Amino acid sequence: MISTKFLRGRARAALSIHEQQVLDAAISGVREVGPRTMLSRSDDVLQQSTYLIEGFVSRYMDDRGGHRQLVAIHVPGDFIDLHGFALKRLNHDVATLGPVRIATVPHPALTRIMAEEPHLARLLWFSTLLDAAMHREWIFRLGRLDATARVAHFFCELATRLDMVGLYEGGRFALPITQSELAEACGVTGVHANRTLRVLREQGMLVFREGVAEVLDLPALKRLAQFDDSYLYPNSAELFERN
Amino acid sequence: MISTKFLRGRARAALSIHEQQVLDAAISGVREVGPRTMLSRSDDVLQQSTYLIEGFVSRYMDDRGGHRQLVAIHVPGDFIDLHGFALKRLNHDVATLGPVRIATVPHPALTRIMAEEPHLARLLWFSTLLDAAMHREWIFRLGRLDATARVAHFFCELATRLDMVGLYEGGRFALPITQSELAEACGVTGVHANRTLRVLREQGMLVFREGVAEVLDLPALKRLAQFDDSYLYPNSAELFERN
DNA sequence: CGCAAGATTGACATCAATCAACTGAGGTGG
DNA sequence: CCACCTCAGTTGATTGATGTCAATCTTGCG
Repeated sequence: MISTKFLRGRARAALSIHEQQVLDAAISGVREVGPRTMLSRSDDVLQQSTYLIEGFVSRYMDDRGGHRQLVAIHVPGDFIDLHGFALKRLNHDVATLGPVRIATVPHPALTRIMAEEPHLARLLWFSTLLDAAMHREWIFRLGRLDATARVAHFFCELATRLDMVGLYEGGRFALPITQSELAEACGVTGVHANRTLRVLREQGMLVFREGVAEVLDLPALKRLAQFDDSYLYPNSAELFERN
Repeated sequence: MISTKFLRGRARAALSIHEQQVLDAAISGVREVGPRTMLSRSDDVLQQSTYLIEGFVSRYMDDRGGHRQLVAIHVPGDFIDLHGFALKRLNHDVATLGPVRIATVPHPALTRIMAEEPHLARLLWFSTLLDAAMHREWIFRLGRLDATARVAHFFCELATRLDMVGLYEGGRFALPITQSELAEACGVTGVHANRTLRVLREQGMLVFREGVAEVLDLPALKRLAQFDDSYLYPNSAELFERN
């Protein structure tokens, strides 16, 4: 079983044994990819989608001046570019952060699932809609929060998502990104991200050092970030009961 | 035929006559709703989705202080809350801008389409992924563009989308929003949106007055906004050929 | 040992928010 | 029929948050 983390903490229970097998059977191969490696480029034509087994992946867009904006960050259990199945071309780049292990799912296998497994298809659809819900939250974050709250919000989201897949333990989680990349996710400069982290550290909320985040006061962090995890749809399996 | 604008300018041609009929048959009713009316509220449990026949609808989130961030704006031909089919609860509010005409599609009808019309289901999925692609572009807009470019980008997007459904003519289109709402979409204050519109007007790019946008120099506007319409997937019917 | 990349800090510049005043159009009630 | 009110838009003055530029520090590694 490869895709054990898929929808874990969310709607995993809605997957029948058969559906889990179908999903795993759709995987044509598994491979390891090194850190800071591009997986696909804007406008590439995709023939397969990628499921993230282990590690972290970012999706981003560069502006004319070469400045980067992360538009999504992926954690184990995410289908990185399932949306590429219906869109075929994406308008952003995809690259690994740390080293990763990924599984490849050819698009024809997904077409078969659409035809033969409507309930599973709906769960796949759901998982792309989760991405969209996160996108909306990022819009809110960038549009309405100041720098400190943005960074706090970013870490709240990651802590919650990693907790769902069992990668948040003892108030800490690994996240192999630099302060500059954090800045690119939060729409601030690297310098300012640094100052912001200092504020969070001095207030006893969060320490982020060398790719490890240590959450010291999650309630305070959430309050500062106006963070409410419902957009991540924790424990939503009941939405997918068969009737 | 009610849903004639659905995917127009995009993948409309991929819809067979039969699928168009199925889609129309899924509609349980059509109604008119007045301006500034809430259609659904955050956390409501949805039993149906809404297709926008005529008029404009916004989706938004409010922060603790009551300040609003638009996360999407819908034009005729959009399925406003198709994502509500799989998500059931949305974490944002939905409200009309001007007066609208909408069609209601009960979720059981969509479940049937999932089971019986995989190709049509994939087109529905595609349309929710278009929304996600727009979300990503909004993230980019808010994270990397300054106020003037953000407003320019917003109008570029609307001009392109309205053109696809035949509502952009002679360089003008109607958009029943106030300057404050424009500001809420672009992550700036109302006062600053006003100054920004003045800049665009003085530079001969765009005039927005009384709910009508008049695009005077689209190439300049696009350049300023770093706008590339490929994320809106114009003329993509070939992605959905049956094989 | 010396270099490179990331992190940190200070000084200063700039963009946008805030506060406040005023205009004009439309609607309404006396 | 006009006085008044409200709402959207406009402008000016000032403040504040974040960007920019530049120097220094730390650490790991060849």
